[in-house]
Amino acid sequence: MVELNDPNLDAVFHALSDPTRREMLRALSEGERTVTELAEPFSMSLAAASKHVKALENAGLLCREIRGRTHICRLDPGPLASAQQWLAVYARFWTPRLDALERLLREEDDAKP
Amino acid sequence: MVELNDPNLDAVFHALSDPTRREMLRALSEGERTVTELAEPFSMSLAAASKHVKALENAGLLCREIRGRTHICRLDPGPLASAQQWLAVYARFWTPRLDALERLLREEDDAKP
DNA sequence: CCGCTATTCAACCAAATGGTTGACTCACGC
DNA sequence: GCGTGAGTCAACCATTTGGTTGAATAGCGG
Repeated sequence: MVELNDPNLDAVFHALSDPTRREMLRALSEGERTVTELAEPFSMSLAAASKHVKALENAGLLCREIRGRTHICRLDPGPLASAQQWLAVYARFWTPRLDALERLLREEDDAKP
Repeated sequence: MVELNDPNLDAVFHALSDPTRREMLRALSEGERTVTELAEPFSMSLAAASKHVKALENAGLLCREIRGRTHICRLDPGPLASAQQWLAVYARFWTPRLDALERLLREEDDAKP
């Protein structure tokens, strides 16, 4: 079970609260990206984009492999799953049909110790 | 379909990034609360707590009914559903079993125009 | 070795955040 | 009408955030 006060949720949700970082995640969902590639769509300095990448990394949403002088970033979905699980608790409020999700996640937890 | 660049996602995820506000949401998930009641668990001034309540309200997560001198707050799950939908796009990365969620949400959209 | 490329680091800045306190508004009950 | 309770507002403060620029580190290709 995800610890609902997980201090990491702070970092994850904060990371997600910025449209630049959300767009970076979207790019990463299509595959590996270097820092420069992640920065490219935005009209900001590379240094600024690099800070966003670091924010994503601190939240555990991104891991990087340093190969030579380029940093290859890939999505780490784990923390997104935590966020999803946190939200799942409230899913019953907008539609009872999503109770299914909660059950699904619970099964998941029961399955692997 | 939820607009994935919804500027509201900024406010929603930002609201969720604070443990005080998450705890307030948890309290609200049990039923209506006044501002004072929401503030009670925290060792901060009422004014500070009131700001957190306003942050939740700005994110659309909470709506209040002013009855006399007390403000009665209740959870508005709509924006949580938007957040959930945003996350759902990434669900396939942590487990294919959750593809079900995406389909579920899509059905939802197709159902009501 | 040299120059270019990828990236971070450090210093700086303006604006936003999260907290405080004190004054204010307004409703309730005696 | 008066005191008290619920809540907001305004001013203030320290810290964080998100951006800048310029210098530093370090790998690649000639």
